[in-house]
Amino acid sequence: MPKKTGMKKTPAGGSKGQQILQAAREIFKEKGFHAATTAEIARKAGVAEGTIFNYFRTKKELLFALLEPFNAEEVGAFFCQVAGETDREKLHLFLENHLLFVKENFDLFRILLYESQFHPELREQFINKVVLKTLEPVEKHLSKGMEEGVYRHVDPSIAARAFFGMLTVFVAWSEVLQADDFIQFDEREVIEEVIDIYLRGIKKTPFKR
Amino acid sequence: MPKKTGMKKTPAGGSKGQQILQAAREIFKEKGFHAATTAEIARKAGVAEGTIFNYFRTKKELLFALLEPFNAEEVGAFFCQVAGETDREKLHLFLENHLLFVKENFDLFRILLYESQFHPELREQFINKVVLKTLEPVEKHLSKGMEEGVYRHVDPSIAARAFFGMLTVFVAWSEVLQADDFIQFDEREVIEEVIDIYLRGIKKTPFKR
Amino acid sequence: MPKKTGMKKTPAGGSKGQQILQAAREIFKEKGFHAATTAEIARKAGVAEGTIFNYFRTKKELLFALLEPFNAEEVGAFFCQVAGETDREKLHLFLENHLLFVKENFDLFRILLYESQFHPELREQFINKVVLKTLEPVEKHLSKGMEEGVYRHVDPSIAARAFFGMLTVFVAWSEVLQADDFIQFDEREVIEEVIDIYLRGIKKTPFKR
Amino acid sequence: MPKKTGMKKTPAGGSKGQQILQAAREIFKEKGFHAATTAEIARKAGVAEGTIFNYFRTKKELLFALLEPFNAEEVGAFFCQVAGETDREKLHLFLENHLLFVKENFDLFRILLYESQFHPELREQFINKVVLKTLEPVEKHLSKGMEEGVYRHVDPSIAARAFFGMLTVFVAWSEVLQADDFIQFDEREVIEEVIDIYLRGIKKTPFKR
DNA sequence: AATGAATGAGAATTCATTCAT
DNA sequence: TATGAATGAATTCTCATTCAT
Repeated sequence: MPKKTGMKKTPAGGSKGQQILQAAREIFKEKGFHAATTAEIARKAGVAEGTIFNYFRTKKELLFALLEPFNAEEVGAFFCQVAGETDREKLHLFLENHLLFVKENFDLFRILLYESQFHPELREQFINKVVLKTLEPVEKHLSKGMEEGVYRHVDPSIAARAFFGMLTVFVAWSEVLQADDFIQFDEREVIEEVIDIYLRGIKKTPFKR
Repeated sequence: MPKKTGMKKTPAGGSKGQQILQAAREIFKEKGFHAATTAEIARKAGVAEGTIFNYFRTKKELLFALLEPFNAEEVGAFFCQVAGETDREKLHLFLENHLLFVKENFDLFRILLYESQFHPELREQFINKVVLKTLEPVEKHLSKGMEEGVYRHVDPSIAARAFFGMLTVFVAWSEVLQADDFIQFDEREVIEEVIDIYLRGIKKTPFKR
Repeated sequence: MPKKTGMKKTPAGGSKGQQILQAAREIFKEKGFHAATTAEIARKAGVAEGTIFNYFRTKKELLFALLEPFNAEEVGAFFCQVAGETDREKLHLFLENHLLFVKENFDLFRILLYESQFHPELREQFINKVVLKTLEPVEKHLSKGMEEGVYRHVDPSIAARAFFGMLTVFVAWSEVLQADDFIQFDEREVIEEVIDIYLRGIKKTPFKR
Repeated sequence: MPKKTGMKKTPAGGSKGQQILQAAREIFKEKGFHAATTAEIARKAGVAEGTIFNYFRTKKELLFALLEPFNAEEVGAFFCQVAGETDREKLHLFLENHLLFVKENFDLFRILLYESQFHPELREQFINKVVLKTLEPVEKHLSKGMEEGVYRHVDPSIAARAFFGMLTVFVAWSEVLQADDFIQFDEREVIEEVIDIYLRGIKKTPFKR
């Protein structure tokens, strides 16, 4: 009786382990980690409750396993595809990619962010695998821009975070606060506005479009 | 440094109800809402477990009661104290107040934000009592600035959110991610940088300090 | 601080003790003994919860006190008022009185009967104070009738119980089963029919009206 | 003496669900529904407390499940087996069956009757599954007897209830009041007497044995 | 006498986890 | 491997009862 084969194998999308992982993600999203029951996850995954524990030692381990997909390379690669010509185009692509990425995984991020409060290992992984990998290309872009004299001299760590913060606040608005019924923002418009403000804010010369 | 900013009365700090509320806040912060047990709250509050339910019908109600201190007026007032001369000074005050306010209540916000996902009433109250009240003065400031021709024409709803997003991201960095051991930011420096970028971003004329 | 003055005194209808007793009876009727809470009884009685325990040591004692009104004499007297001329008239009066008495106190009887299962003292009191006192006059009537040669020779204990059983079943139908929406019986008709059957059943000579 | 009269399957007498049901019945009988604890039921059933809730969602459902054995058909069938020759024999069989049936299930009936006060669904089921099914054959017997000119014209609904009332009162005497130490009745004698009175009471012609 | 805040021993119910099949 | 019945510790909430005022 092989005890927990680990959580990484069973890469095939249809394998039991993947089914469970997928189901867990959905239930976690719906109910939160604590309120999600293994019974419900099993039901959604189409497996017996006991089967979950053949793949994951504990419910907590199941949560951690959800971080696995975020491999350093992938997240990095995702953000390096930005190949715009102008700075504006580049930041545009950063933001669009960021938005896409965050929206795609927001259910997960929310849970992981919340639970990482109680599980330091989770926190560290999340920072390394997701957050830093996201910031990195923008920080590099800014540094390069400053070297080239295009951007004012700012702290790239600060500026990069501020950049993402400007957009993330809108994701939080609709995803966390679900406040779209208060004001609904047009994604395109928000991106334009944010980039406008931001670029004017860091460009060296008086901003001209 | 004003203590208990934005908080209500606490008429008799030692009253049982207040003790319970305070204990709940601490335990919630430590464990999260679900993982916090009424037994532990009672222990910390120094009352019997049953006593909790003399003051709050359910554990959930105890959570909701934590929102009460955030009265619309008070939160509003808090942000209207900004009486700087220049725009820079005004935004400075906004940000400093915001930072103070958020940091003071971050433990609460985190819980309320997370739980509001599962309790719509909570969500709505939080948005109305805290979020909108925070945004309002900045939106007004921006609108006025645009009218007066100081600021470019931007959507104040977007710009105000972007403004707070630029800073909030740093609060999240240290409070949610607890990532100060990765990079530790200097609060003063961050505020300066953020305002610099932001003001240049929205000022009409080429930015001059 | 006078400890429980007992439950008998305070005879005045408006006294605290009586208010409590009355409230208890109503709540017990509504919810049953176990589901009734002292808090609710206190509220209905218009007294503080603690006050109940100045009059009755325990909730159980409060239940027992409800039996007090049924004094041997009263119940006896109630059934001795039957002063009909003919046997038919006499039984008629017995039944009418019985019905009146049972209906008036059914809420109490139901509770006492049920709870007497778990409290032998209650059971004994109930039998002596209510049941036997009710049967007695009919048993006597039957015995006399047999002596006088009007009735066949039957066991008066059995016949008296059978007599009340014939009617009580209808009270149970509407009060316990609340089955009036299945069939609704006319009280007058039932009494007539029951007496008809019963008198024919015990009269010595072939029955003639 | 047929065992489990009117009871359903019990497919595997030892199955956990049946054990629990049986234990519940016993504890309910002993303590009443409210005072019975799931802990005690579990102990008596020889299962863990949680196991109860794998079989019955709530304690209340456990109560309801006790009604299931009383299938309309079976209860009906039970009372249709009366195949006596004379009317006296038939009523005799009715009563004997009734007595057997009631005594066998009295513990249950008492609880169900009491609790049906607070649970309308229970009440309705009890009336339909047990009470009406019990009355029906006697009502039919009476109707037929009237048609055939054997019985006087009486309301069969009333007469049938009165009939069972005459006997049920004795069951109540020993089972509810547990008053056998006051007077102990001989079952055989009671039945004879009751039938005697009843038949004389409804027969058309002056009664002759 | 009257109060009602405080108590804390239970009660029903949930659920992650185990393990025999 | 997969199962799912069984477990029982843990949890929220109730309520009769006490007692200081």
